[in-house]
Amino acid sequence: MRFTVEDLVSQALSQAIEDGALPEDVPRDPMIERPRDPSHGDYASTVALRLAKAAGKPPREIAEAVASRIGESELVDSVEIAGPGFINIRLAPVALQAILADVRSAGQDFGRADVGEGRRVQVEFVSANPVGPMHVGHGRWAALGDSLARVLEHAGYDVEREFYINDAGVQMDVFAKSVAARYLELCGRDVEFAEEWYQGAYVTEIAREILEEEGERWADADSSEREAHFKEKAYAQVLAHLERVLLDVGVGFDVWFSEQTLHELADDGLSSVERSIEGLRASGHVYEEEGATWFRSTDYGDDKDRVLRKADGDHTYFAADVAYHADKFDRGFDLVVDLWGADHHGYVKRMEAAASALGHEGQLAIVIGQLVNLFRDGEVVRMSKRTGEMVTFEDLLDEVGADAARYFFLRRNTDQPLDFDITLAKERSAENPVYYVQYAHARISAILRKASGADTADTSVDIAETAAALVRDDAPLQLLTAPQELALMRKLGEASEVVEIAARQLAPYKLTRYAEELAGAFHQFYTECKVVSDDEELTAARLYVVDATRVALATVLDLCGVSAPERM
RNA sequence: GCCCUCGUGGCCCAGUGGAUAGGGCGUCUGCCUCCGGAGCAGAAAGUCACAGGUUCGAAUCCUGUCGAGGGCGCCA
Repeated sequence: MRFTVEDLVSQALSQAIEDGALPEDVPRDPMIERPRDPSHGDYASTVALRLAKAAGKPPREIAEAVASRIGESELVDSVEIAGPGFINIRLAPVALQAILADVRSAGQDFGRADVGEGRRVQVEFVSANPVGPMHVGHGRWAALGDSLARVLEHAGYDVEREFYINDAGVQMDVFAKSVAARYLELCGRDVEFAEEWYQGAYVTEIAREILEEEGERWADADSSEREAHFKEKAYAQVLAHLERVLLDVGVGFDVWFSEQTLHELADDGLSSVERSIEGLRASGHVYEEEGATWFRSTDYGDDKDRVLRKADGDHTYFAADVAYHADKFDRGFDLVVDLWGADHHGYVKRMEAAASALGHEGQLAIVIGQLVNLFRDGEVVRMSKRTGEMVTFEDLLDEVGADAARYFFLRRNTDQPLDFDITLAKERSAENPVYYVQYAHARISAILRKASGADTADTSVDIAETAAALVRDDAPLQLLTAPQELALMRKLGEASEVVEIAARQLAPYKLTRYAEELAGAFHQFYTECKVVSDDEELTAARLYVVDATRVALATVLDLCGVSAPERM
């Protein structure tokens, strides 16, 4: 619909130039936008305001020149000039009714956009250290990353989800020592548990499982052998745990990428990390100083240069990250999206610098997510990793459920720290937006069940089948002219624009806002327009719009990773 | 000290350089003989932190000040 309007205005603009009403050298962009105030129409062009200077004429005169040349279209109801020179365009009811047919025939494809044009994009997120349970912050990245991936898919990208496993650092050795110490304790040995080791109760749980599986035979083994073995066992357990929790909330990864593999030597005797350093060196941005190897990231606007290889010969974490990103680009992605916690934001510049030096400027997008603060009954829930006192993502899921957790995490702009009120998320009331949206879907399902004459208590009734049998393709949509009906149709027509914006801005939270607006438009319609009535034709038409709304809500909720319940 | 992000009704937040700055919560007033009231309608409530600047037009862009959070290792 937007394209139609853009075409109409573009043609009028060209015509105006051809007729000599406007100079030849002005830009021909129709400048179409959605007015904030619905009373200003469905679309507005600001072309007259923007061309005023270049054309050397007052905006209203230009608006008149363009508006008067906008061709007749059955889809357009009115074209008006308003304010300082806006051209407001209102769609005809026919155009809105056409949206309904599109929604129903699109089904799961409702709202699809094509900004991606099939380009390959990788979204890397969560990437928690495999040394313990996920905290609630990881839950936010999980909800955000997965929905972002869904939106990008819906916007025409070819998407891959990846989890980067930080399994090469010293934290893995500390973790192994921690498990080993707990194991020895369980075997009745006297051990001193260092303060910097992992304190959480889950460490003991892992040790207990090893003890149950393998007995006490590791108690007297050589400590380095024991730790090496425990490292592998504990690592595998934690990873399996992470994967299971994530799958429980509908987040699945295509690739689990191990940092360790970047340090393994290939046939040429070089690791990926070393090869990527040489790659950077070839680009002319690497130098040696004070025994260390440096990346001159200041060439790309970083505050200072960064060490890749320390004087002791070890590589920095950053060097591994460079190798990792080089590997991503080698895999042929057109765009690489990283979701990082706010505590990593200091690394953004150097990483972007590295991507540029590797020849992939503009192909790396780093989304920084602010942290999550947990509240319960208005009080901050304090957490300490040192003492192991914390509410994990899994605890939160157990308490509030996957739908509420995902929706709450998604709802805020990532720039904003998120205050997550556990009490509120559990509440089944109007204060809780996820229920507001889901309720609309459940209400529609109830209407369809009733209209079909099905046994409303029969939970085996599939709502899509019910709708397919009930809704007439030849429903007289021209009967849908009530303000609430037109408003609902307008809202349905915005979907692909919302998907497009969410994809372009890497901002899936836009979907939750749209979902709430759509649900609101439906509730208003429901209040004013009785669907099932004695008027057979009007009932048919309203069932049509109701079912289109059902399809739309289900699709948008799916993009959010939230279920669309038929009953609540 | 330097860097990043953010300051929008009492509270929580939207707001692609455009029109009279929107929504939710809370407060107040209404609406169930009627398809699900987990809903709807209405009212009160704003110097968009402050000061300059750019622009035909600024909550939005630039500079400075104040305030909040985060980050500033040859750690991972």
